[in-house]
Amino acid sequence: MPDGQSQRLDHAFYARASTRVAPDLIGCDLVRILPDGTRLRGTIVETEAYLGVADKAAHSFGGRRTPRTEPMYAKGGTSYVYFTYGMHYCFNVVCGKPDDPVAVLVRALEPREGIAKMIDHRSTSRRKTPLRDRDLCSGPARLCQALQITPAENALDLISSDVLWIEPRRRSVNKRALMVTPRVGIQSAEEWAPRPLRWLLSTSDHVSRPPASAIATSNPLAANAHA
DNA sequence: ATGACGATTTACT
DNA sequence: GTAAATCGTCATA
Repeated sequence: MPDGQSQRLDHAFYARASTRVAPDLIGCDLVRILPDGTRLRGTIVETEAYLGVADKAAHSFGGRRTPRTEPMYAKGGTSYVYFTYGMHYCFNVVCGKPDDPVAVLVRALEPREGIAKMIDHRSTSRRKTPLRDRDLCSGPARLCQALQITPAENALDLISSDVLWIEPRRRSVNKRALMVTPRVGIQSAEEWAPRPLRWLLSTSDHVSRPPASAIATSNPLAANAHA
């Protein structure tokens, strides 16, 4: 361990159903150590559960086992980083037992530490408007870019890695603020598309897509906007 | 070998 | 709201 003081989630935490792990990850801190030693930290505010061979939205649907999906068949607590849309990476935590290819996609963080570095990683030459904190990690590919999570971080053991791990909640999560919705971007998954497998902290303005109800409760004017 | 398709983000109308 | 960017993966042949 790079830091004797820091606790981290252990194998028992990850070795459960992804539907249990996903909500329990809300409020936990994802920690990333850069090659230069800089520590980046963000609190998880949005996750999605993928249920494995039966789940039409999962990469492991039907038991697909290829070089890409191989990490999903490892033990709980293994990272699974995949490349998509020709330009983005997304970060998952493998759950359950070995050979049960279930995982949780981490979709958004609230930045806590190393924000200057995150801004640097997320900046591009042709960006017009300045980046706000809420633009840094509010999406699965955004947070990978901000934390520099790449294929080099694929198939890592988050229980023993010196560069990537997750720490338990420092504060409890308000149960009423923890919402569940259908998953994002899986329209072709047919009957699996509407299933409530996305968890998010509705009080956070760092999620990828704020729920309508959260908009309504956080902005009293929204309720009258259409009148 | 080939073609269709993304667990997304960004800029623009 | 819509569309472009951009390429590895997977199924089919």
